Amino acid sequence: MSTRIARPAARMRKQPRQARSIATVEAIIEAGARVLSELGWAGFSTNKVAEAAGVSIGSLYQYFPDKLALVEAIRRRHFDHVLSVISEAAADQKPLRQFARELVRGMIGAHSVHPTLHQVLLDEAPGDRGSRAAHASFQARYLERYAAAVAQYRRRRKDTETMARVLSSAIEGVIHNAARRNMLDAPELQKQLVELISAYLSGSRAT
Amino acid sequence: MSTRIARPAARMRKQPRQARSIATVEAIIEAGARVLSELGWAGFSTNKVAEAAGVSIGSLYQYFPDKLALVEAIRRRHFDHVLSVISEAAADQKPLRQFARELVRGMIGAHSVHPTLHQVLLDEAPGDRGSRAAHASFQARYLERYAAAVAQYRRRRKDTETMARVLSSAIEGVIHNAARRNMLDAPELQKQLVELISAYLSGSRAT
DNA sequence: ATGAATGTGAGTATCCTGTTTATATTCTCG
DNA sequence: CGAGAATATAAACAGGATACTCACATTCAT
Repeated sequence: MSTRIARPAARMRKQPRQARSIATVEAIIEAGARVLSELGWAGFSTNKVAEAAGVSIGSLYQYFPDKLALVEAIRRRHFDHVLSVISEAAADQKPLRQFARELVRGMIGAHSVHPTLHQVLLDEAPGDRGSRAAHASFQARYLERYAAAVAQYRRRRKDTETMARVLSSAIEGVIHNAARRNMLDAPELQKQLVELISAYLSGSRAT
Repeated sequence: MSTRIARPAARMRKQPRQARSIATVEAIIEAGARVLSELGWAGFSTNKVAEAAGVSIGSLYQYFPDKLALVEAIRRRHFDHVLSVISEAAADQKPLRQFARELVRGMIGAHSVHPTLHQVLLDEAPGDRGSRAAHASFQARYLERYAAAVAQYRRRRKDTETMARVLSSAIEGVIHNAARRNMLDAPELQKQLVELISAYLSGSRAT
């Protein structure tokens, strides 16, 4: 009951040193992604995340100075994942159809853990401090990969960037929609998405 | 006392009889659409809508029993608009490319007033109560039109429904993405979207 | 001019929010 | 072991936003 040792005011931003705390931080980020995906930004509260992580709210604030820092961590993790997926699919010089297949497979995989996380991250982001730079940087590299792929399978250099934008947003739209209906792993959907990509990039130009 | 959400309450509390009140109701719905599109569901509050409509909060509650009834009205208005756009584009037997062009033009038009309204309506809806039926009904008719179009330009009857889903969500993805960047009326984007639709529906099937 | 229709907006009650703090538990290492 | 550092807990706080009501003011139709 008695408080004998007066501790100096605890610092907020601690670095996890022991294995235990590292696991805690990981659990918080993971739970945060889940909450963000399931409840959206509107339902994303630090208390809810802590509870979902099976961790007290105090522990959360021991490692993340505020809500935005937590979102930032979630964003970084997810975006890194997605970027690596595109990189892998676009590596080497593969025939168009194979590229499309691997891209679809990878993108679906990246979204099946937290189906709507990507969309929430894009649409309802904080938008203010600090995240702008990271966000723009990701978008740039994201489009870059797509543009490279487009350039690889399309001769005309003219609308490469626009095509990359159209292609990426179309894919995202299909995947997001499928995620909302829990149809992410329907084989015929994957097949049709491959079909869409291939058709667009081969560009028949038929009337 | 527990909050009562038991009743769907989709109807209006009071029927506007005079021209003045009709204009008020219209202003509320219009402002609601604007707020919903610009601030998202998280920022959609009845007070904010009333203020944006240049109307007192009391007037709002004179015609809409609760927040959900207002969203319902907004949703109905927007969805009716979109449905009519698809109908018009798919009417008659037009060549594929012309259909694609008119569809793109119409969809972009339907989204350029309140760019992200559609997406917000789909993603961050009330969720459970009352709206489920209307929502499902819209989705059904929505897909129906797309399926009809797909069947019209594609011989194989097999994956018609899946193709309709893929096509519609791809178009929505592109438009939503463009709306977020204020690029809805970039001509090259429209052209590429037409290209995407045509390519997918002509279905070159090149390996 | 009178009653009905319409409009007002301060006020209410409630719920949540992010964050802090005092305290309890677990780990590291001499 | 055991002392102090690292880590974890959960109650509590302060502030704000929320949906919605109500007593009253204004404008309409007749």
